[in-house]
Amino acid sequence: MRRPAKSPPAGGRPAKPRPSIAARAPAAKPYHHGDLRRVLIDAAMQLVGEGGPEAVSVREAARRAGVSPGAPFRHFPSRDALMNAAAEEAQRRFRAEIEAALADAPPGDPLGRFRCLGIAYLRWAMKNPTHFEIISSRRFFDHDRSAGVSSDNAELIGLTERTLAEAFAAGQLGARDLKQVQIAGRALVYGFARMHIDGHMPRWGVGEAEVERMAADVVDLFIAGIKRRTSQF
Amino acid sequence: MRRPAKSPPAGGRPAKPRPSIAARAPAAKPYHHGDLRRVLIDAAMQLVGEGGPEAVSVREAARRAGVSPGAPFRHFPSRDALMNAAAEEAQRRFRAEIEAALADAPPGDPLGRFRCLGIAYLRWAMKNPTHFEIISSRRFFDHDRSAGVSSDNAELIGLTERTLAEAFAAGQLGARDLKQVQIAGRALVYGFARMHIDGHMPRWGVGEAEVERMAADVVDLFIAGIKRRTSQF
DNA sequence: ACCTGAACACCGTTCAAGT
DNA sequence: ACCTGAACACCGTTCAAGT
Repeated sequence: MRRPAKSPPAGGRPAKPRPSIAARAPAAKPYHHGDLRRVLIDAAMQLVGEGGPEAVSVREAARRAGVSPGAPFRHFPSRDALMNAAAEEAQRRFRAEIEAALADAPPGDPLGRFRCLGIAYLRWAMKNPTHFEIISSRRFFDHDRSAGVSSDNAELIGLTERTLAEAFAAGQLGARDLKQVQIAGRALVYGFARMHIDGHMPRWGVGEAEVERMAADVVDLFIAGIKRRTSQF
Repeated sequence: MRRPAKSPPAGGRPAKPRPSIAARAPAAKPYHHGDLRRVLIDAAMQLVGEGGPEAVSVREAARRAGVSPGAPFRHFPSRDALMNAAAEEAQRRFRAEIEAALADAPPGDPLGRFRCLGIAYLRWAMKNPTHFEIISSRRFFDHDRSAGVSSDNAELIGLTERTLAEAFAAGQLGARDLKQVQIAGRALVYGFARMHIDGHMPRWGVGEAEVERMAADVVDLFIAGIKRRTSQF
């Protein structure tokens, strides 16, 4: 970390026990430390979870893996590359959860499934704020250079696109421009998630206990706004 | 900066000319370098503009001000405090622009003014992405500890609140829960602005040329969604 | 093939000493 | 009262040398 204010002046950590190498090593690769690549990614994810993306340092990840400061560079050409790998992992988990949520959704009601997508998105983002942050904010890695992140992400974009198109085809939408609706919907959930992560909610009078319900309400408000109205009262 | 990849290995900058001290100094304070506090804030704002919030370093700001690395700490207790001062400056400018935009808005149409607020918000955020980022994302400074930022911000929150309440009183709204509408509206513009800043727009098929129009369309879609409907076709 | 450990150029921050 | 300049503990990254 660059700001030592957070950690007390006493820099000396407890003696790092060498990871027991011989014990259960399912992979076939020959190595010294276990699958260091994997261990470094896990350490990075942990650091992200503890202090956000910018709390990730290659040296600290190396320390936690029990290797020297230079060792990670045998597996990742730069800090950004390590970040990228962590982001891919987070994106994979995100996608898995969204798709699982959609599997439970009513099959006959595309707009209802669209709603589920929004709710699942918000739920994951708010439960995993720091992981959400690495996959959202470029700056921590180059989204467009990472094939893994891009493909998982494109998959989710396609999913919402198709769901919305089905809702339109089923005559559930009042709005005409699907692209606008899609971007507005995404802006809404992304903005809500980020407001939560960025600590805006208190100043909008939304307490921690309320936030999940508010998330659902806001999605419902949006859905109501794009729905085709059948009557006026 | 922590990642030297961006700057070539040759670290030596050109000789920093001492700022001409004697020349026009309108302030009354006695000093050595001009109003160093002010100069440091300007340097920080410039750095934010060039490379985003995390490109701000106290040492670089000191360098640009022509002072030694320790000098800034006479004016700011920490990097975060300098960041805070830059954020206050950005927030002030933001508020000024929003209020100016509102002054030009139609006085008799509260919902129209609400729309103007959204448009002005997005316009400023997209024209000043990095400045928008420092005032948005805590992590770079503690929003709730800065009286200046908070008051400017609370002012803007109050403004939208009143505008929305007027729209409701004028019977322009279909939605009932004003708090929900307000938060949804904020999430929408915040999310759109951040999608732009965070580089999401290309993967949603929105090109740089389209983005301003899309911003307006998305706001209009939202407004249409919360508006009271008078007829059904 | 993978890891160590020293090195380099950067940080933020502190503090005695200078003006 | 304000600034300098050296110092300290951190970074990311490189690279010879070890196993």
